[in-house]
Amino acid sequence: MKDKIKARSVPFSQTRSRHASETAEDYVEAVMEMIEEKGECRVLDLARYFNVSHVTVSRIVKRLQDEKLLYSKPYRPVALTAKGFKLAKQVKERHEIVLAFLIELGVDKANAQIDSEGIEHHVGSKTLAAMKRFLK
Amino acid sequence: MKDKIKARSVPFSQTRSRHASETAEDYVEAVMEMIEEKGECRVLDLARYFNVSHVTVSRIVKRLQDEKLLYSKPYRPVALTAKGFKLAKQVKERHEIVLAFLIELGVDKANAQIDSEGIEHHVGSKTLAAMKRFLK
DNA sequence: CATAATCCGTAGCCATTGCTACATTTGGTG
DNA sequence: CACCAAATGTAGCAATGGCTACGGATTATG
Ligand SMILES: [Mn+2]
Ligand SMILES: [Mn+2]
Ligand SMILES: [Mn+2]
Ligand SMILES: [Mn+2]
Repeated sequence: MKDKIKARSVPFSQTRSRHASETAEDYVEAVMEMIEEKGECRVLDLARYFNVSHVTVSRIVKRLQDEKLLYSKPYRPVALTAKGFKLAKQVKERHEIVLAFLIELGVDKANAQIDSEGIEHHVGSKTLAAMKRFLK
Repeated sequence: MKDKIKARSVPFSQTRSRHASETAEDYVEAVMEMIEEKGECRVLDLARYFNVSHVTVSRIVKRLQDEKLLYSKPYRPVALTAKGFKLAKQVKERHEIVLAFLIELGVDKANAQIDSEGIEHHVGSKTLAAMKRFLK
């Protein structure tokens, strides 16, 4: 009885934990993408990208700096640390697989882009491997 | 230029919006399930189910009552409104499809249960339809 | 039916992520 | 170089969802 409930609580705990990493994952991915595309990444670029105010971005950048994922000086562009770059590459690869998977499954591109943005953070290594197999 | 960034901000806005509904969805599903299984749903049942304190549950139940999804009197079991029941059935069906889909894809049951608990909330109607097609 | 165990509510704390309003810095232009 | 516009930071508010500590209500048990 109690084991049943305990076992069922694992998915929820895991989901909360994944949501806690989600902001960091989306931010490092966005920073990497912007630096690739336009050479630098400003706070306002991120604000427009995520459709939030620059204040929200500014605070989150500060926190991710404390977590050693990003660095920047006041009024300066945002850059990735080695740790942030490593995470960004992993996250981007996972995201691309999830997106390609949804499209291969028959979802139109626009909806695949929307859904993959949320789904990516809940895809564990086993599910990711299954998606890769499906793509081959 | 700006349209490109604007277009990319849509998935993030949608993901935030889906996260805002996630608690309500998981709660009505849990309440329905518990009433089916043991006749009633208590605050402490939900606390054990989600692996959070009874205080967290209590506050969320109050909010979902304001949203007309649940009802309960102090120190009494929690029940679903008609609106809550309708939502619960939809959410449960979607969750079951996502879970079955992952298993069919080759993910082991334990990981499918974990990942589907998060993925379910990011599956739009188009992706859900694609999963249904895959299952047939 | 009295008492203890269990359940639940309230107070109050923290972290996160949204926001507006205002201050400051930076960089381009006259 | 002085000034203005744009970018960024800061102050402070709200909602949400975690928590512990404590107190009141309900239920079980002897
Ligand atoms: Mn994402
Ligand atoms: Mn999510
Ligand atoms: Mn669910
Ligand atoms: Mn869920």
